[in-house]
Formats: sequence, structure tokens, C-alpha cells
Amino acid sequence: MPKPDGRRVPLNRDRVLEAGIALADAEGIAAVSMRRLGQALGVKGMALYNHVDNKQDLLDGMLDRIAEEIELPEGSRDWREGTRRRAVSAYTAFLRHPWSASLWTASITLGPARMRYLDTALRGLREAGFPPDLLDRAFHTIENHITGHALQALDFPLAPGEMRQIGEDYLRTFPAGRYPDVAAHIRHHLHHRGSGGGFEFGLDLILDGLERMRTAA
Amino acid sequence: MPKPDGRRVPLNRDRVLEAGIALADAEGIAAVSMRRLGQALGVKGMALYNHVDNKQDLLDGMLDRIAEEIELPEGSRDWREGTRRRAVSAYTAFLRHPWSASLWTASITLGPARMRYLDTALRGLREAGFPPDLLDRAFHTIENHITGHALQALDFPLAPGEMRQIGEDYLRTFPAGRYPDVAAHIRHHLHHRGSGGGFEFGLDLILDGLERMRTAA
DNA sequence: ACCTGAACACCGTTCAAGT
DNA sequence: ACCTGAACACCGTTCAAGT
Repeated sequence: MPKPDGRRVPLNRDRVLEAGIALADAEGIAAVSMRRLGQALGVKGMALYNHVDNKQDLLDGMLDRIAEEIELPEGSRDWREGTRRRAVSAYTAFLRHPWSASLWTASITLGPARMRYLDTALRGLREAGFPPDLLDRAFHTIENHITGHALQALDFPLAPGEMRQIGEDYLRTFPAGRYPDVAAHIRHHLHHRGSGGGFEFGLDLILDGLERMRTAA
Repeated sequence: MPKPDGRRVPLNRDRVLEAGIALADAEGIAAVSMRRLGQALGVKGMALYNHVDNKQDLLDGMLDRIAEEIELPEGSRDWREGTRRRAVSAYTAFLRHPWSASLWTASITLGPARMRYLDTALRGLREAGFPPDLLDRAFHTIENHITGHALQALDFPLAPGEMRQIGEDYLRTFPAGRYPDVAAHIRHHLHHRGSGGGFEFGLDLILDGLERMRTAA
């Protein structure tokens, strides 16, 4: 990225992370190698080590930027409403960046945005009166539902039209006699595409159950 | 693996898959490269291509063997009981093979054991009287809970004793002032290790909710 | 039929050298 | 202060050659 006078505007961490996200969004996380990302920034891959510690640090940094996109409702009087909005916001953030959900579950060290995410989520439950044990289980059940469903949704990374064609081709050779219920399941997905709402269905199921247990406790 | 007479007993697909699982269990999925797996079998990596199409085929094959370990209760009169046993069996299989859960969610082509798993799971719900729409959502909610929770549990792949020490060291430098609820959450996990049951807690929450909706439908 | 060696196009990472 | 070239120890995969 040469400036008018011909010299380069020097790289910085922010630009590296942004370019990493853009590259991962466009070509998948597998395309994000140090060399390839360097190339996208007009620089050799080794130059990136001036701005990130190593590749894991790069991925952690990218992921924390995704965490910044998640809405964190605070001070809502209804824990259910606040938790629901946060969960939907996290889910849609994962869908916007299809590579992010699997990194999210795999990462060990958390950046500041993810810490803030965790802290507000836990505080919301605590302030709603969940006792420690129930709080812990409630929290994990909710988080698992978010990441689990995001991963599932991303297993079919196909455009709606594309999806239908491939699905029908697939069904033609599918051993429907041996796996009749799987065949029916595929047909159901082909014909009810876009009905969506599977995520919110399960989420409400969980939140309703938790609310019942909260008032009982 | 030389025979008494000095010649090799030739490789086959089964032995390759078994060795792949053993290597992944012992040293993590990252250790499973064609060259490294070949070495574990006393052969050069290129020899494996006589028994698997490529690395993805190797991983798919390994995963289908894991699917074979999952108990599939059939003909149970109570869908809840059958589904519960299958879910717990799948969950524990993932825990036995810590690398398997993330591959499970990421794989596209399914082997025969996974097809059987899907088919019996879906049939159980259908025979219980779930209408197609509810069936589909119920199924995905359950599967997401299984894989989501397995992934979560594996994010802390530490022995109990090890866990406590590392956790306490971590807490000493943790900015508890800024993230008080995260700090409390970590403390809770350190002191209530082994209470477990988080998976089954959420599972029952989901199954109860689904049963309510089934009878209402 | 099965395995090997050499080759190709990639990886992450380090480090001395350049400006 | 920032970037590059060369190097090291790895990848998955192909293919002609060996037995």
C-alpha cells in the first residue's frame, strides 16, 4: 500500500487483524497463512511477526474483534430478554464470519472483548438470582447451544439455490431404502429451507426451562 | 511389523484407521500426518495412499469408527429414555476421543456408522409421534447440545490435579477487579470439579421441553 | 499388489541482514 | 523501527520406479 510519495504506510496490528478477518471471510480460514496474509497486505509473511506474536496470537486477535461485534445488553430488568438478545447477537456474528465458531470453542486464551462478553453474561444470570450451581450449568448450556448451532448451520455453507440443486442430485443416488429417515430429513431440509428459527426454537426451550428452575430455587 | 520370517504383514484400511485413532488419542489430532502415521505403522507416509484416498478419507474413516462405539437403543417404548441413552453414549464416546467432536461437526460425507446413527435417532423421534417440523428442530437441538458440550468439556483437557494448580496460578494474575464474575466462575470450576453432570442437566432440560411440546402437538 | 524416493507446492518460525 | 532472504523442519500429494 504505497503512499503518494512512494513510501509505504507502515503496518500495524489493527490492519493485520482486519486483513485476516477479510481474508478468512472471503476464502475460508484455511487461506489464512502467514505468507498469504502478508501477500494480501503487500508484504512478505515474515513481516507480520512484527505485529503479532505468532499465528495463534493472530487468530486470537481476529476472534476478539468478532467478540466486539456481539451486542451486550446491560441492566435489563428481565434476565431472559437480555440473555436472549446476547445469544442471538453472538449467533448472528458467528454466521457472518463462518470460520469463527470453531475457533471460538477451541481457543484457550481470551482477549478483552471475550472477557467482557463472559463477565456480562455471567453477571446477568447472577443478578437474576441464579444460585452458583444452577448459574454455572445454565451458562454452559446456553453457550453450548450458541456455538453448537452455529457450527451446525455452517456445515451447509451453500447458497439457497445451489443448495437445492446439490441436495436433489445427492438424493438421487442416496440409499433411501437403507436410511429412510435420513432421506426424509434431507427432503425436509430441501423443502423447508429458510423457515429457519431452529436456533431460537432451542434457545427458548432452554431459557424457559431455566426460568422454571430459577423460580423453583 | 515384520513377521517371524522377516517379511511384512501387509497393511490394510482397518489397521490404518486403528493406528490413526490410537495416534490421535495419544498425541492429539495435530500429530496425525500421513508421514507420522506411516512411521507409526513402520512404513513411509506415501504407502498409506494404497489404503485411503487421501487425508480427508482417513479422518472420515476414523470418525466412522468412533460412531460405531455409540450405543443405539432401539425399540424402546419411551423415546425420552432411548434418546437420552444415545445422547449420553455419544457424549462419552467424544470424551474418550478428545479430537473427535470437532471433526464430527466439520465433516461433510458420512460413513455407514454415522448414517445408521442418524437414521435410528430420527426414527426414534418420528415413531414417538413428533410431527416433521418439530422433529427437525428437536433433532438439531439435541445434536447441538451433544457436540457443543463435548467441545466445551475438551477445552480444559487437564488432569484434575494439574487443573487445580494451573487454575490457581492463573487466578493469581487474573484481573479479578475488572472481570469479577469471570473470576468467580473460574473459582467455582476449581472447587466444584468432578461434580460434573452439566451435560445431563442441559439434556434433561431439553428433553423435558420437547416432551411438553410433543404432547401439545 | 504394495511400497519407496524424489519431487512439487505449500506450511510456521527464526534470525541475520538490509533500509 | 520495520521489512526481507535464506534457512529449517515440517505438510499433502503425485508418480515413476522398484520388489
